[in-house]
Amino acid sequence: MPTRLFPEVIRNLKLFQGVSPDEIADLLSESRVCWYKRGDLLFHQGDPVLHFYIVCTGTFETFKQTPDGKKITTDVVVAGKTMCKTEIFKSPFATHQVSACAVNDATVLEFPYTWLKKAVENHTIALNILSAVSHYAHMVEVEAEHKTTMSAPQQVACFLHRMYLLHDFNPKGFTLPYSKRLIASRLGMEPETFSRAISRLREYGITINGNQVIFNDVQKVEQYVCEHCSIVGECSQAKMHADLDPRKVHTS
Amino acid sequence: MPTRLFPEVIRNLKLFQGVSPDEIADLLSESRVCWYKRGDLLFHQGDPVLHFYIVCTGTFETFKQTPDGKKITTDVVVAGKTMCKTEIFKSPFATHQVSACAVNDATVLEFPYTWLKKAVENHTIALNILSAVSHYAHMVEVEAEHKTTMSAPQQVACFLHRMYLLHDFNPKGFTLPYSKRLIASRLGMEPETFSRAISRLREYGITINGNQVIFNDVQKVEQYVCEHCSIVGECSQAKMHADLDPRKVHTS
DNA sequence: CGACACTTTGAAGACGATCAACGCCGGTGG
DNA sequence: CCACCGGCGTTGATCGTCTTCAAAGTGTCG
Repeated sequence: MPTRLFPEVIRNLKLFQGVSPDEIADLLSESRVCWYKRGDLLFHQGDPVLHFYIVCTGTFETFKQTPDGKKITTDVVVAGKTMCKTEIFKSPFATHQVSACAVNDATVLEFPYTWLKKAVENHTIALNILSAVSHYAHMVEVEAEHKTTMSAPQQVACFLHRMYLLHDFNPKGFTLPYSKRLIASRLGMEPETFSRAISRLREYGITINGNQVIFNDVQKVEQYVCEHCSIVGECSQAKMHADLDPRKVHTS
Repeated sequence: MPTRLFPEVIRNLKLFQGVSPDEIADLLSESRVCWYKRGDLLFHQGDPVLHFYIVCTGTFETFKQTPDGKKITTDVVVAGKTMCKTEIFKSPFATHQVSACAVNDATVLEFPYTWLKKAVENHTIALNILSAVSHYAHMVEVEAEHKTTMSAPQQVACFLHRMYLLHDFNPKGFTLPYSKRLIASRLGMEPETFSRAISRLREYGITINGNQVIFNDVQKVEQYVCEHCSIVGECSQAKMHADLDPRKVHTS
């Protein structure tokens, strides 16, 4: 019975917000909890999509390999986040477009793809899933935008700032939760570029020594980041843009 | 009564697939149809998000302006597609992150944001919306990936190929449905880069003269494009990747 | 201890952005 | 009817940034 194992984790999952304990228990009845060790593959690129996953503890990396053998990290999934939310809706005919690999030892809640139809019958769950997927879509949109508008140092600063908000880190000093290589890959840049980027971040009040990150001046960082960033609900000053005059733009 | 105006368009909307005419009529009762002329703004960046939109005829461009006054096209929305699907779930507290401008004269089905809660109570609609949002998220994911892995000519070829599939164009010659400038902006590149890219596409069996596009050899184009592309359901040979061996990848 | 991956730095190269100039077309107004 | 204007599209030259290749130091794990 999964609820025994992670009662507090599961209760706090965004997906189950506003849902009564009885309903949660019912929704969990079809699920199972699985353990994975660092380096284990949750699924392969090319496998049929059979499950919907919620990461309870640990971290996963989803990646894709290009025909020429290169690896592209598409996402880093931390505890509380879901996987396959964009692929599961094509089941049972879809195949995984990415592979998922445990970065740390991890535990995962797994639901069969058939569970979804049932879950959607609960309107609160339906809205929660929709909210999660749309939030994810929006994040991907913004990051795609960043790739075309921001320099490497700016992207790194933006990523560190979001990491700081997401994990509620202490700005006066926190440890990177995973390797620089993974972050670089996640941001779509080479490790060398990432390395050079962080050495240029001192000008913006960010010091990085090994895995230790210090925001010397959080406000300065936020100013720098938010001028170019607008992930609502993740970027605290996004609302600053609300009163920009949109009429300045040249429409085509 | 909107159903009078576009019965065939509405019946064919993916959002309403599998839903009975009575239910559709009920869902449409809260909606209204609006007309827009070329250049009209549907909403402004910064406005509160109050509606969910389905484009019935015509085309819209969603774009964002950066603090330094540049314009970024985030999406081109053709008939049958929806708008605000990633923003509406934060209503009524969210503001539009983009502006929407009619590229052609257009008609739009508009739903108040409160409609969503009601619509989700219909499980088929809930799954259809989820499917639409997740499909959109996947497309954004893939395009973000392309930005880091493909050259400008490759991206253009991929875009033209998807356009050809989406609009069911004749490969032996079709007309670009909107300006090159808009396509370039949509792909996150400068008009100059786009122009240089299309002149290099002859090597891959694509000829472009003015607004006329010819795929001299569709198979060659698909080979070229699909080696780097995997938008399931839009790229016909995506399944080719299903039997790639994922174990070749170096996991971190 | 040795192998291996990670990280950093340097130097060279490729690619796209930028600036500038020009031809083209559609619309406006005289 | 024509002159003018503005936006579009193309081409050339230059510049900045990221990637690539190479090398060396560091740390970890077996």
